[in-house]
Amino acid sequence: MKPRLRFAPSPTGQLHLGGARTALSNYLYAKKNGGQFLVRIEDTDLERSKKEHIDQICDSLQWLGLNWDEELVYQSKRGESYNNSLEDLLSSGKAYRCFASKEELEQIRKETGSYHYSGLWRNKSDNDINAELEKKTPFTIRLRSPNNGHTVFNDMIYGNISISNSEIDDFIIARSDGSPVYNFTNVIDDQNMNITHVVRGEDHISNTPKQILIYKAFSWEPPIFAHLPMILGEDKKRLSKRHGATGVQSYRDEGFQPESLLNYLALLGWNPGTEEEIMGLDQLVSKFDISKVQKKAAVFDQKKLNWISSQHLALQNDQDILDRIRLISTEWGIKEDNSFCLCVINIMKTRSRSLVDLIEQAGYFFNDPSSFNENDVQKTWKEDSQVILEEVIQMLGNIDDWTANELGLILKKYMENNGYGFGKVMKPVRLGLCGNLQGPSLFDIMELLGKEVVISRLNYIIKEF
RNA sequence: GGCCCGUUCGUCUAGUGGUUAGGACUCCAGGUUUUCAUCCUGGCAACAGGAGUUCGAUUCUCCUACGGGCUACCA
Repeated sequence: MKPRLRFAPSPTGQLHLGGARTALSNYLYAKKNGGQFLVRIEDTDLERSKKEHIDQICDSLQWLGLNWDEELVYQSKRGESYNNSLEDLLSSGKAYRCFASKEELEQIRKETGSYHYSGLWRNKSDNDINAELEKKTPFTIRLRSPNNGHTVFNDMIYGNISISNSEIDDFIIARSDGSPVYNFTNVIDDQNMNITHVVRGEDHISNTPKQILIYKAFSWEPPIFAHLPMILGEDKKRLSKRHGATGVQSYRDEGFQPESLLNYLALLGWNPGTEEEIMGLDQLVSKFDISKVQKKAAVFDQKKLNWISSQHLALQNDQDILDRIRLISTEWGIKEDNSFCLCVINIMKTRSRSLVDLIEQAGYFFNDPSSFNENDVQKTWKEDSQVILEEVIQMLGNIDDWTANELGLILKKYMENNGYGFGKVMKPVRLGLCGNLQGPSLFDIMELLGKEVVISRLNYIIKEF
C-alpha cells in the first residue's frame, strides 16, 4: 500500500518554521515512497481559528512547493462524522458519559492530589445515568481506557516507546457542549483519510498512547508514527514569536527562496549520510530517510540558513533569479534591458545571501548614489582626488570601445604613467559611482553603467566635495 | 509532583568496544581581490558527571545532573 501522509495545521497563526519542517517531512516521506501528501485544517477551535490564517498557511505551503494531492479537509465540516463515531463508542460501551462538573473534578483533584480522573462515572448504573440525562445535566464523554497492561508503539524516529496504561486515565473525548477534542478528531480523521503514517512534532509523543487507545476502541489499526524533535531558538527554548521572525512569510519577505529554506529545514536534525549539504527539493525527496532523523532538539541557526541561501543563489541560473526577483519586486530593473538585469545579477549573485539582499546591494546599477558613505569619503577623498578624477573623466570621454577590458587597460596605464597606486585613483572613482567602497570589479561596473552615466556621476562627486 | 523523551566543538552534525573523535556554519589568521564579498589554505573548539561491564569505553548497562515534552472540557 502506498503511504498517505497529512500535514494538519491549526489555523491560529501563520505557518511557522516548525510547521514548515513538519510539512516538509511528511511531504518527503510520502513522495519518496510514491505516496500522497494531504493537508487537513484543524479548525475546531472556533475562537482562535481564522480564515485568513488558513489562506496564509496554504499560500506558504504552495510557495514552498509542498503541494498537496487531494482537496483540503476541514475538521469544521466533519462534525457529523465525529458525532457518529462518538455514538458508536457510547453504544459499544467503549466510552461513557461523565456528569461530573469542572468544579466537582477540581475538588476531587485537590482532595486526592491526583491529576488522574478517578473513574467516577465509569461504572454507574443506567438508572443513575438516565436520571442525569433527564435532568439535562451537561456531560462529557470519556474513553473507557484499560487499567492494566502497556500501550506501545514503534516510532520511526524514537524507536520503541512504551507507557503503562495505568498512566492513562479515562480522558475526555467530547466536551460538555458535545464537541470532540483534538485527540479524538485526529484519530477519526486519520482513519477516515486512510492515513498510513503520522509525522508530527515531538510534543505529540505523549498524545500518541491516548490516540492508540482510541484506535483500539474502534478496533482500527493505528498508523505508523514518527515524531520530529523540536526546533529551538538561540536560547534553547522552543522556537516561538519571542525569537523574532519565525514565520515562513517573513523569510519570504526577506528574499529567501523556498529551496533554501527547505534545504536548511531538512538539515535540522538530518543529513544525507554524505557531506553534501546543498540540495533542492527533488534531491531531498530521493535522499531523505526519516529513520535517520535526530532525536535531539535542534537550535535554529540563521547564519547557516544565510550560507545555504547564498550557496543556492550562487548556483542558480541568472534568468531564474531575475524571475524570482520580479515576483517580490515587480518593477525591478524594468526600465533596463533584460540583458542588463541579467548581467547585474550575474556579478552580484555570489555576494548576496538573499534576493532582497541582492536588490539592495545592486541599487547603484539603476540609480545614482543618493548619498556618499561618510566614513569612506574621509578615507578616500584626498586633496588631489578632484584633479585625478578630472583627468579620468577626460580620458574616459575619449574611449570608444567601452568594455571592462579596455577600461582596465587604459586606467591601469594611466596609473602606471603617473605613478599612482590603484587605490588612489580607483577608490574615488568607486565612491563616485557607487557611493561607498564595496562591490564587484569596478571595470565591470563601469561597462554596465555605460559611458554617459559614469562620467555624469564622476562630475557630480567632484562638485560635491 | 508523575510519566515520556533527550544530552559529541558556540551551532548543525559524522562516528566506532581500541580513531590524531571527522565534516559544515560561525569566528580568527593567511592567500587571491584596487575595495568589499566570493573563493582557496590553515587555526580555535566537543564525547554532561559518576559508577559498573571490559584488557580497553565517547560507544554497552545503571544512577545523577541538566534540558525538553505531556500531565486541559487547547490543538
